[in-house]
Amino acid sequence: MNNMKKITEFQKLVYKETKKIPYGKVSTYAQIAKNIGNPKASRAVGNALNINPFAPVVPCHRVVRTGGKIGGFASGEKEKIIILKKEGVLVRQGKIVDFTKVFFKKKIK
DNA sequence: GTGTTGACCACAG
DNA sequence: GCTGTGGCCAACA
Repeated sequence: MNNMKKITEFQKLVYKETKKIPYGKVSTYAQIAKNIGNPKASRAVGNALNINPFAPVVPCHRVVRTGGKIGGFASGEKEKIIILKKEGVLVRQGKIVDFTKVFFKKKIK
């Protein structure tokens, strides 16, 4: 025990939102940023997911860039694509196929 | 406290 | 479609 997860409240929010992404769905950095109350903090969101101390508890691979592009991944975009494909999310040329269909949009408001 | 960096976003050309 | 520029936010040296 003694879970010394030295993380900030900001990261906690990011992970919390990220964990809400259901199987077979994806979200974006900007969307998560909005959900945590900082719509302009998309960068900080990516940073938080990068260090991701809760991996693979936190499905950071389900977070992509705006427009359906993969973005980045700690193990490489290729791995990310493979994982997404396993979850039923097809990726084509670094972009998600039917992005709007697999995009988990949280209810704002 | 300042400057740089980063898994970003939006706009202009 | 790509590149350059500006902007936002948090973490780190």
